[in-house]
Amino acid sequence: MVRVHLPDGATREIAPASTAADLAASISPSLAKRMVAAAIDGQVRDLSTPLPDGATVELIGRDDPRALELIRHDLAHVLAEAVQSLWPGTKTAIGPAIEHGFYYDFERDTPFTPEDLPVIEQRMREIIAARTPFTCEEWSRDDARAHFHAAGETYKLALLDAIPEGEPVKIYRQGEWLDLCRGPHMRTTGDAGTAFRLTRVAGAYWRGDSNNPMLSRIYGVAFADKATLDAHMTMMAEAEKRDHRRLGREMNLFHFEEVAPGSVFWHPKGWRLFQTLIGYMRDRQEQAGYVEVNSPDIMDRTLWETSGHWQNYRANMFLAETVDDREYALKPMNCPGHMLIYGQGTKSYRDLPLKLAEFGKVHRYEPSGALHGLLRVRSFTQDDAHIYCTPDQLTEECLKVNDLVLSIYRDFGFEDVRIKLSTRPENRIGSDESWDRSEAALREALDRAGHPYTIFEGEGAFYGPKLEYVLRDAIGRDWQCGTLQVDFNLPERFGTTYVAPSGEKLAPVMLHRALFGSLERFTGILIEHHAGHLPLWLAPVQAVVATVTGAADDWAAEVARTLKAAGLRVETDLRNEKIGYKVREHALAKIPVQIALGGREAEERTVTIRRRGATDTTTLSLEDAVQLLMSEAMAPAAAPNEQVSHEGMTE
RNA sequence: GCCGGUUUAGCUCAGCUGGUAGAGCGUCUGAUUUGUAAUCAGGGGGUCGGGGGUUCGAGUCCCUCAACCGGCACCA
Repeated sequence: MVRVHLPDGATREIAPASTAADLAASISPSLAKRMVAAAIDGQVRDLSTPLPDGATVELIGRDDPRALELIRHDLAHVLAEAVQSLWPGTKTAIGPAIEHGFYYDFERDTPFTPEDLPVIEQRMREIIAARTPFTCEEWSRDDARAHFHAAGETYKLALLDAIPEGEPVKIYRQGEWLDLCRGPHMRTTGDAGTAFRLTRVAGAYWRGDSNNPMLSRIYGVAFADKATLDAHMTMMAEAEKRDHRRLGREMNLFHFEEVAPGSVFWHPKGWRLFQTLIGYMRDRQEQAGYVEVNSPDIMDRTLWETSGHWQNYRANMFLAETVDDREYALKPMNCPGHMLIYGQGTKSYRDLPLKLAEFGKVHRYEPSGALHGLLRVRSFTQDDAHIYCTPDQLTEECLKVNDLVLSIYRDFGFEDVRIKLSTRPENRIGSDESWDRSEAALREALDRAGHPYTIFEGEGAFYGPKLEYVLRDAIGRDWQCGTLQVDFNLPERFGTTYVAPSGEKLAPVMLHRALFGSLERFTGILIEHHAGHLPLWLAPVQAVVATVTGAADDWAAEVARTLKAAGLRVETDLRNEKIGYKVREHALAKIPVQIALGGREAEERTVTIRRRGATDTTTLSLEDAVQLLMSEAMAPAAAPNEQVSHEGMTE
């Protein structure tokens, strides 16, 4: 007999070679009916898996969260069978479960179109209704190779060859159809259920490499039950409503033109928001000891050769040639310009850390397919800064930047920030030793801050490793906002030095950092985060003063004048329209505060306030209203513990 | 950049198998002076994304370029 442990601590004896399904049946037939997989020593496996002696076994029902991945993976197989039965000769590549659903990659002469999806979905539902059992078979490599060769499944052959020697070659079969697959799967195609939808067709490179052929990918979403699926579809529809591209047009914030793909035309209201963000950041940086500078947009090729951009980044640069045959480039980064500013005059160790900030607009020729509203553009404004410090100060400065960026995100309501640490890439400049030091400094700062992070090997910038601060958009896409990069290379390339206490000239270490990252992107994320309902301190128009009748026009003018004098962003609406009409319009425009003025208010010198989202109103004196709104409209205060540090003395 | 899709009025969209364009909202004009999510009436507005082709005739079919959308790749 074999002994297995159940999650409740009980131990059961079963016959040798018994499977998880046998175990379930031995407990109760009704339980056996409901179970779709088993966690054996924590690993999710098929019910048909024989149980080893001493294993801990937990049976998994279809509504267990761990079954969701199985549902999605099963559906990927069902999708592939459906496609191959509809279009014999279609080749299959890979088909995993992913967040919210699944996909399968195919190669086919005529690509899929959106019209194919309902047809495929219908066939999938037939396969599911048939409740065909999934069975797992172990094949020899030769048999598998022969089979997939005969079937013309070239991608499966490649996948087969990628399985390490010594590992079993597993085949999952559902009726006539079979697939090379690691598993696990549930009992039958019927377990996959019907709470799924095919959502889109897309191109995808084989093995994710753009040198490889492009396959046709079909995506689906899937959940354990229809209610969850419906909830997901509703959420996607809601997310679409808060898409910043749509809100930007509706709220008259910005637009794009064909003549400048990837570059923003900011409208008055959008630009006001943009400038509010810059003003906020300027204050925060000043408190943190930064000094603001400005460097040229167009600089000669030789500068970019010195910095290494010409050799490493030219494909992404806008180039400019003049009538006298000089080659210039629009700056894709501010750092080389800041190197030249640093280089003016001799710097002492007493000057360090020196923090040069610039709200510089950079231009990068991004691939056309990458452009995406404000979130991925070809010209954007960075809240950029370069911190020059001694090697001793490095970790401390990284830590300060980390604290500052997280504090700033908190002011905007972003509490859940993910941090990525990207290490040295293939294409890079500088010695391995300086890369070692840079990567170590970032790691140490993060460890000291105690913030979790994920390491991305080989994804650093060509001149140094980087931290990326990632925020998520309305429909779950991740966007890098802030960044912190350590750089030993640029100071060396530019021959930049400071005078050490010993009198020796040494190379400073340099940090590149941007906290919003791109003002454009951050604005887009903010719009989505708030669904356009920007908090009072950010709203381009904070209040609209609307009259009920023409008799209140004079009072409205006085109220507006008073609010503006108090620094509030106010518009007036004296139009000959009903108040209900005005209220509706300004509510749709997402104005935070509406102030309605009729004969009564004019008489009593009061204002009636209606808040965004509310249906009730409050009447109070103008003086009280000014006090109230002013206090609410203030930018979040900087944390008091972030003081100007010692180097403030040198100014 | 790659695969697929889309592009008709300011916005959202309709226009069957080719026979020289429509709706709602907005805009404008007039009337209405109005109390918290749409007052009524009338009038303008489009070289159907650009270019080329097929045809007696193209918004509609074909080619091409561009932008946009969804993915993939890229993202210093």
